[in-house]
Amino acid sequence: MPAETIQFRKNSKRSENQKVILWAAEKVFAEAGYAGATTQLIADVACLPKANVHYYFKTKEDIYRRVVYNIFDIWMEAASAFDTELGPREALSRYIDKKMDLARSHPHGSKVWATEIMHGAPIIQDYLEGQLAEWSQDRAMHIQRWIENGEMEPIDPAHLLYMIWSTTQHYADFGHQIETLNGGIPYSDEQWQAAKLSVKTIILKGVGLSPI
Amino acid sequence: MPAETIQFRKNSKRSENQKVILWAAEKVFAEAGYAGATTQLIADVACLPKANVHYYFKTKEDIYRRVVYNIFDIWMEAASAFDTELGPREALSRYIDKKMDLARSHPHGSKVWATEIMHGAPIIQDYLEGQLAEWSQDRAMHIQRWIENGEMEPIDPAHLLYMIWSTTQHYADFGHQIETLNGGIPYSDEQWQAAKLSVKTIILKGVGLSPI
DNA sequence: GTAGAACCTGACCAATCGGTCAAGTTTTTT
DNA sequence: AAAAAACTTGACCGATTGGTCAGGTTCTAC
Repeated sequence: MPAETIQFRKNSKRSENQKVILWAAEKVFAEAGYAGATTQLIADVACLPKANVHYYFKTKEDIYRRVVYNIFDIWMEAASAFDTELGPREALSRYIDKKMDLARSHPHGSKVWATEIMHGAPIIQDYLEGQLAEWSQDRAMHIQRWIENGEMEPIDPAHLLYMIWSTTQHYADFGHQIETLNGGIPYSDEQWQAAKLSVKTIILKGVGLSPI
Repeated sequence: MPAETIQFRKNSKRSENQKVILWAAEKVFAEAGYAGATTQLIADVACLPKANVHYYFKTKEDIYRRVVYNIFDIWMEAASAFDTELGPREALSRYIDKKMDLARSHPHGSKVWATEIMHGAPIIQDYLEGQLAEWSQDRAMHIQRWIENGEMEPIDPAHLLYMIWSTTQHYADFGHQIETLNGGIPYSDEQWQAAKLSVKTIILKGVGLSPI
């Protein structure tokens, strides 16, 4: 058997178990909060003995760190969809689309992020002050330029970004409330499409751009 | 000494201690989550021995219930600011104002609410299905009427309400992130005014109403 | 085949938590 | 004044939790 295959198998076992644990942990942290999430419950959801979870991750905090870093990375990658080269309409439209897609595909991660921030960002503070602040300042600068060029209404770019973040993430973080007000039925594909369109329409129109 | 004064004193002691405990609990629940909030910490913040906290409230869950009911009541009372008699511009404008004011004055309550919903509304589910659903349907009906009368752009009323909720509550729930992106400095009165104006401007314009 | 590395896990432990209680003190009532 | 009701609190307890560990099994390398 070639060495690469062996190497692959070895890594596969390790990384696959870690992946399952992190997936389970994201779900448990989202539904129970950091303190409410027990390593036993994470193990149960991952279908592993608790001791095995601690074989791959030294502490509960280590697992939490990985989960938070993971969702931050996903969001920062999505943030690149805000491509200022495309002009305001396309840049904002695509960014909102991407964020809405993430709200649907990663609702647990979104909730973990929300609690992390609400608890004062004990883990992710450095990244807020670094990467996120830089990204925000860069995009705010471009929005300001669009405004000066008369391509958009004059609004404070920061509040536009907050509105995009809050509105899109709301569909994940408050998904339970939305489902309840939807008669207890989860959104269908069509309803998600309608939600995306509604959000884009109101925000784009709100800053003086023609909706899609 | 008149009986009324005595009665007043008796009640005052009881209700004053309860008030301090609930105030402390709201803060601790917001910052640590339900499981992370210890009765000892609530007691410390309230400057009372732990046993005294349990003298006024049987269980931690009882305290939590009271805190959640309290913020729900405050929000439902604010919801009456959405007065459909006033027409779309004034009704939406006043409601957004009121919600922004609450985000500033009750940031802890807003966070407790957010986690309650994210954890599946174990306490408040009945109220979501009852009072909140009724209120939402009533306001959605009026918005629909405004649209049919040509007073507003045709948008799904539910998504408009979600946008108002998410955007306003974001300034409480993600206040830490906003403060970080503001250079670590809490919003001044002027910045809060500017935030209110930005939110109102984008949303009102977004649904085809002339901003304030 | 066999040595060693990696993986697995039941049993266990110290620490912490929600909640109790008995023994007080203070306040109200008569 | 003295009984009764309300309030206060240090000490305590059973239950749960994050984390450990020894003794095992399985996999890899040569």
